Amino acid sequence: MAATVTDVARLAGVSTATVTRTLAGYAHVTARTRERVMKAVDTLGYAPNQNARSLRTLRTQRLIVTVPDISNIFFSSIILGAEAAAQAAGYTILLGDVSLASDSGDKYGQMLHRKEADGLIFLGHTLPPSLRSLIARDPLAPVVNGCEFSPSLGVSSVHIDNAAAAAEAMDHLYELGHRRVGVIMGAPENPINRDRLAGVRSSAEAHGLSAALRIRDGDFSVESGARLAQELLGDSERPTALFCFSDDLAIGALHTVRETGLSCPGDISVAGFDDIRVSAFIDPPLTTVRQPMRDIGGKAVRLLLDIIEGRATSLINLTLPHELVLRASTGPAPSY
Amino acid sequence: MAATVTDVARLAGVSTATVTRTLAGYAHVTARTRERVMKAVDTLGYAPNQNARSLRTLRTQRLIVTVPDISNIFFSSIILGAEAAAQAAGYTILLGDVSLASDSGDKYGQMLHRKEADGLIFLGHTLPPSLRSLIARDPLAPVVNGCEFSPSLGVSSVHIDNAAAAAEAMDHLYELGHRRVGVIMGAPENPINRDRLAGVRSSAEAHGLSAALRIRDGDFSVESGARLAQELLGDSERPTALFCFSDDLAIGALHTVRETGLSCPGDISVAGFDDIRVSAFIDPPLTTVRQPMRDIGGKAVRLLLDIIEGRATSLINLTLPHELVLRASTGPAPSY
DNA sequence: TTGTACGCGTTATCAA
DNA sequence: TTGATAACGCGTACAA
Repeated sequence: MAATVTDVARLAGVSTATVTRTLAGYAHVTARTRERVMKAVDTLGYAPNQNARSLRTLRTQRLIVTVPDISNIFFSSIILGAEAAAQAAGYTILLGDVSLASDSGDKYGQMLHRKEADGLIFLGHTLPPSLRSLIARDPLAPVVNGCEFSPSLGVSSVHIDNAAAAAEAMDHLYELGHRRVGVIMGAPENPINRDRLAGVRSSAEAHGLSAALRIRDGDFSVESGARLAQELLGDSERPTALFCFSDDLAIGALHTVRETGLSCPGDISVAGFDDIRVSAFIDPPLTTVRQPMRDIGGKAVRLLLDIIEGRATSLINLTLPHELVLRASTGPAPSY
Repeated sequence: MAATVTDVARLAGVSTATVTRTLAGYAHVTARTRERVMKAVDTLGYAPNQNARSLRTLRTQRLIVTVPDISNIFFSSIILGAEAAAQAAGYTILLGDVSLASDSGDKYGQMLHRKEADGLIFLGHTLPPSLRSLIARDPLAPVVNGCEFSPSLGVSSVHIDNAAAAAEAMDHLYELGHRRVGVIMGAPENPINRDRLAGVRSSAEAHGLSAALRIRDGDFSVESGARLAQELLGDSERPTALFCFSDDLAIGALHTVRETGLSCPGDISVAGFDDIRVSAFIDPPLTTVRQPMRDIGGKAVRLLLDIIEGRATSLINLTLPHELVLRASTGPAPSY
């Protein structure tokens, strides 16, 4: 059905080698032959079979990106950045959502072994199991992590300084006079949460307020934020500020604050994490830690391509800048 | 480096054909040989080269999904549904964001020609150009559309009844006593907007209020919603209700309502479209038209696989149910 | 500058 | 039930 090099060669009256050379561009071909070949390509609508090419060249021009939840805008923004960088370099992204029950554990690690892609980026902390040995064997294996930083993993990575960012947010709340601060985390087994929690604790300690911390964990969803805020606000010694480890959590928490008949920031201050697009537009506009999501995705791809295309000489752990964005959802602690 | 069938065959002391048969599963193989083969596979860590397989079988087990903006939660939710259905059927998704400047026009259509994937789903209205002729030639070409319905396109599709849904939302506003209604659309060249606008107009006409419609268009973003609401609320004859063609638009509009010193739903009612996850949690909770995003993605994949795997006999245009979800952002029109 | 011919790793056909 | 072998489409030595 579809035309092959042989068809093109026959129609142009040349050999298949000449066709390939013409299409490759860099080799020497007479203007006359080139023209004949291009014409044949045109009339036949020829497009090289990528599978045959990959089989031969050991290159696919594809990158796998695995993600805990594609419908989470934090991750989909990172993917947008990755997609842009990949497209610019002539690569395509194979998407993998790891949270789905049907993911048979190690599908995407296997795909790398099967040469379906030239490299893999995993967002979050779930390194595909079958890649462990690969990484152990080859420090410059084409695997990059986004969002987290686990030195022990032995892969290049792109992330912000989560501990420092969390500490900054807490400092801000303490400076506003808050003493009892509630912290709403994502899943505790997630290293990113541990990093942020470390930042929270160090700030609390620096202010001598460790004992006044109230910590809850769940997942990063709006629903979780609403529920955990309920627990915290039901306490007899209610916090006057909530620091949430995602903006979704914060939006859920704000909902609970209103439901409880309290006002933000009058009674309760709320701070988030990520600075997703709606955060500036909700009521009240959300104080939050901005992460450069698109940049994380773009840099991760760049790092991976450096490895794949042989430019990398060592592991790189890239820390991108974050920024505490002050908006109306945080204010002075209420005086009693 | 990586083991091949030949290696496995040699180690197991059988032919390559037997290895393939063993791994395929359905063919007849002695328990004894099977065991030997599996052991060899294990010790060598053998995984079939997918490129060689695709070259031979003309199957890639990959599906391309193109999307106007992956960081838009409406689309990423659809993709989540698509990913789930694809994984369940043993397929992987190749993601393509079409909005990026670097997308050289027809990359993803070409990929289908190059046999990089078995089929393509395009969300939105941008059918990859090079696929037009394919579709014209073969009515059952492996191409499916999500979200839109353009009968003239000649492809199977999954979508809601956008006109009916929009009409329902307008009916709701009119029943609350609103007369001057502002409509905030996405991009007017987008057919989905035209469908919804048709629904809006038919409802207005049915209520004899066509002349009182105020219509603005932009894109589907929060920022656009805020800006267009400003225009509408600045009018001397201000609308008492706003119907936005996405929840993001509505969130932007709500922001402007507050900024203007008006209250929702006291002074202005606001309705959205999509029912994204945060819509129930913002202030006030948003009245909106719920779309079954995950289902749209899942069904689109199912439709595509029916074509690819030869079960489809004709084009199918699937209309999924929508639902008008009433929340606190809409209320009776203010009385003067 | 162009052509010939081989091999990439797999699956499928045919014969044993 | 198993084995030998051809073919998928391409890129690239090597020869001309």
